[in-house]
Amino acid sequence: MGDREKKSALFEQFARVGKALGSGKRLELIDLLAQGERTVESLATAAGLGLSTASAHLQALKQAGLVSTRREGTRIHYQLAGDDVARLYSLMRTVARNHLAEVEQKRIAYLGQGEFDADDGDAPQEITREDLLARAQAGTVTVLDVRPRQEFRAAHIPGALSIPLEELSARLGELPLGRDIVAYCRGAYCVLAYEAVTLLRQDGRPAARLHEGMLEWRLANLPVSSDAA
Amino acid sequence: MGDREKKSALFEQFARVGKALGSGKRLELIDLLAQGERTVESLATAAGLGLSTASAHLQALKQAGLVSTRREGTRIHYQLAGDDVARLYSLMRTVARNHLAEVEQKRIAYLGQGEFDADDGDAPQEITREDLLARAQAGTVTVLDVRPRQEFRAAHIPGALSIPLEELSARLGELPLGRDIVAYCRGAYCVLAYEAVTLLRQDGRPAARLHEGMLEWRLANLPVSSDAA
DNA sequence: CTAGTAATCCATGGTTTTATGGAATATTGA
DNA sequence: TCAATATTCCATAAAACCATGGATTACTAG
Repeated sequence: MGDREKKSALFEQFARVGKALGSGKRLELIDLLAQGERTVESLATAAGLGLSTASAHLQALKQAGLVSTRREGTRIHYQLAGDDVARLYSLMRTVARNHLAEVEQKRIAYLGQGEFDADDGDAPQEITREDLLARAQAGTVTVLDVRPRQEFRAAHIPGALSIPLEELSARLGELPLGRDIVAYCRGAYCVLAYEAVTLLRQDGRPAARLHEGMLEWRLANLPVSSDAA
Repeated sequence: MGDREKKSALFEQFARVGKALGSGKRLELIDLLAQGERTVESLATAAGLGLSTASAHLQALKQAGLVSTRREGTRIHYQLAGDDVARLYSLMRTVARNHLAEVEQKRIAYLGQGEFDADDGDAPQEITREDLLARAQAGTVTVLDVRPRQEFRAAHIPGALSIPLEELSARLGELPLGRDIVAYCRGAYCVLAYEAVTLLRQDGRPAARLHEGMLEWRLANLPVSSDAA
């Protein structure tokens, strides 16, 4: 085998990672896995995929080394193979956003105007990680995690209150009055916190979103708690 | 269009970047472009591709926003769309290496034992960026760039001497005696510096490789010079 | 050891990539 | 305007990928 073929063989290996990242469905799975491990069925449901389809995609990710598995009785839990994978995923989204106009367009279609919302004279819609950390440590803000309970359990901002978005309107009473509320969810392209803030403001609460979400919080090495299983 | 479809549409956009990275040939092109802009023909030759094939791959990269073009007379120069792309490419290789055993295997097949070389009691084969920077600034080492001239011109380590590998054996005399020589080339998986060190040592010169290469040097924000065109 | 659950395997048909070579296009220099 | 050069476009055929549903495997609880 000549040098040229050896080089190609090496680069073909790198490409396995790219191929694995080259499917929207698989990226949705990675997005979920970035919040913590999950079973195949749970992933299939959450991503809106058939079971066989989800299984096949997960195995493609495994072949590419991006996820690993853990068996527990009859269930198999998938998880990201490492923090480097989460970082790669995050950077890939950043690159896409930097260079593809369609990303911004689809983002707005999905999330609404978002960061540059019509501020209507209201308080800002979004606060930075640094601000939130400072205000959380000072105890001057209620941090609200609106992700599904399972994801909260796996990792959350210390001191955060867990109210999954589905339950929020019924549980508004649990939120202390007279304090700003900062809601967060999975990451930069997660819709949950957007909807939570809308709902809270409709109820007259002073609410804002954390910039991005748990994924980026974790990658910034900020403190994280988890409930032991 | 429901929320589910909107989300899929967004993630499908992210996937465009992944798809573009999902081909060994395209990664070889990115690897070359990470050294500086090049024309289609030059890329095709360097990557061992047919002209039409190279052009098609480059356009795929352009569609994914990873490269941009600049026309100069009858030629078109391709270049990476930004430093974030180089960073993504570099991280992707790291992730692949971290999680795919085959990468290490093919790397060794292509480059030789490499970092963990049999040291035969000789001086170490490889030095870090920090060490090189310090020794270069102190002037106690000859820094040797063995990439093609064009790439040297686009960006090189300040003070480095340019001797493309092809010319090295004929130009050994230009290297000052009595000083350590540190050779470098494109990046972590570039073969040129490996071969240069072998050649230099056969000639009895005290030579080592820079850890990784220009790509990683640049991404570490270390100083870079370029020859004005 | 049998029934039931979770996940994977497998065959299928439909879509998308890929390499290639020749035709078409754009630009420059004569 | 014409010829030469660099690149892209296009048609084609081979290969790879994808979703799907039914069969199969792996494990657990009884």
